[in-house]
Amino acid sequence: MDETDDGVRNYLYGKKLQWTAQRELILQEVLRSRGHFDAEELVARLRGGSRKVSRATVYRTLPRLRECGLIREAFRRDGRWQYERIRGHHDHMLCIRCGRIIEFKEDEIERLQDEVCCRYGFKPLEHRMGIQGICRECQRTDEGAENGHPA
Amino acid sequence: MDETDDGVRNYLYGKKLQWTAQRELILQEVLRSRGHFDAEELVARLRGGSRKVSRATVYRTLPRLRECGLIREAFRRDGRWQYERIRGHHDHMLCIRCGRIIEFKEDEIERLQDEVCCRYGFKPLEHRMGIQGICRECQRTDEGAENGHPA
DNA sequence: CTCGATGCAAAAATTTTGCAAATGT
DNA sequence: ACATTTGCAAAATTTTTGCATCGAG
Repeated sequence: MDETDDGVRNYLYGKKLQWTAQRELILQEVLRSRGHFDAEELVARLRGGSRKVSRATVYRTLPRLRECGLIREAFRRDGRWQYERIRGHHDHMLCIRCGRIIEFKEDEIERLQDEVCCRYGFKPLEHRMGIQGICRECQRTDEGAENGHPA
Repeated sequence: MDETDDGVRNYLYGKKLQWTAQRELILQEVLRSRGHFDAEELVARLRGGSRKVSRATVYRTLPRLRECGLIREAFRRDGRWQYERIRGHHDHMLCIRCGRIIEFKEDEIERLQDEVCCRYGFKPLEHRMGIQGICRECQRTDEGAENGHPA
């Protein structure tokens, strides 16, 4: 389909793993995702289609997509990992009142992270930073508890 | 016992919650912890004593200790939260080979985080940053997979 | 007294796994 | 052909909950 598709195929090929219809379906569904998604969500979405993919296969495939650098575990919500495609890296703020997620990126922070790693001789592969707090809107209303999960 | 103890008592008092023998035992065990610990570990440690504390109580108490700012969820390992006492805040590097944990603190990063929050009108309460990668030792041996979990 | 806390076991919820059958290369 | 993958259901794990009883204030 696109170069991402090839990236996954190449990864699997390199590891002598197979390219199956299920993996293709999961991949397509992942590529179709706009923001964050979790395993259970994928299972549900893949239920609709003509061919179906079992829960076990989804759970077995996500780590593979992660290994090949297509997705990452972004943060944890309600006991499950929220995944997201790796495009531009960014970090998250999570509002504990309304559940809103704000994405941000601060180049200087990224740079400093690398610097610290270097100082410890640590080779960074992935990092995750999440700030929990209260978003602007919930501070205003101070009644944010009733809100749903605004985009 | 010490001012931490009082901190927890005051918090509970303010919320009209009770100070029980079990909470005291859990608190003592938490204060006795050097580094990271998880719920199951506490349950095990509290088994030994004369009075025992049920698993449910431990699971119900940890969030309370968190609310009052005594501990925080540091990172997730093997499907459970690793807690730690909040003293000086710091972040973590996790070696995916040997499991080693390196703690670090970069004031400039902390400052930038606050700055970003400010920019979004976000009121930060807690944050967590974890860098996964390969530690110096595992890079050297390149055989780190067999290692246990060095302190 | 009264309401919160505890303990137990059962329940939830998520993720993993064993195994036979199916499929990719 | 042969090793990998799938699906299913069962299992393993971690965490939560219902409910009767207990205990703090």
